[in-house]
Amino acid sequence: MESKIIYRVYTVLLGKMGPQNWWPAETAFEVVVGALLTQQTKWTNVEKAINGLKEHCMIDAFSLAQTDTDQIERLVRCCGFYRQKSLRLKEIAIFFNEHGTQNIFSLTAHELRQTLLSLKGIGNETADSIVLYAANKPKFVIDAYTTRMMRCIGIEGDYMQLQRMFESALPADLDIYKEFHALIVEYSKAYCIRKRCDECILKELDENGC
DNA sequence: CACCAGGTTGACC
DNA sequence: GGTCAACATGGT
Repeated sequence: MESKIIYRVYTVLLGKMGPQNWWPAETAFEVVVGALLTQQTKWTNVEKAINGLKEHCMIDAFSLAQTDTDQIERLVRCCGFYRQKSLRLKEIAIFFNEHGTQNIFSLTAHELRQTLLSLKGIGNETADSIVLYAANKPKFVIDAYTTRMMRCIGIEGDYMQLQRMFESALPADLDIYKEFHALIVEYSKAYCIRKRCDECILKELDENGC
């Protein structure tokens, strides 16, 4: 059963890296913005964009919803795909503004996920990141690092299959979901050179007697 | 200079 | 129902 291995990976990574305390943000909507901007982009670029948005007081749904897209473009340019992202960011802001950020975040995890998925620019990973880190509801986030690391230890599947495996393997605990996803990302960035996990995570597991 | 980054979408088999 | 180019800047 893969459950035992998955939980083992969590304890090993936590032991090695310590708590990561994700997601850095002052408000829930800032997590939404960050989740969209970080797609296929390094977080350092996202930080610059978010700082710029903050300086222009555009980090809340109400303000962002009424900002011209070409002004948003200038601020999110450093994140790449800036024409798409500025357009999508504004549409998302309009949606949050119309329906009320509080109302949206008080939906159940499943309802929120489905609602987010109906918006352009929000797919599985971005939706789950928002559910977990902005709405604080337990939904496990799968990303490219997770898929890669699991493949390296013989656990394969598409997004929804992997998510089910993780959610079955772990207690439905907010902090564990948050930490584990963060640990996989940070560990992969630090040790898995050029998309290769087989020489890192397997070694960690081996050294820990797994 | 080639390659990659905390993906998503729409077009085309 | 799966595959794949397009989207674009910034860092190694």
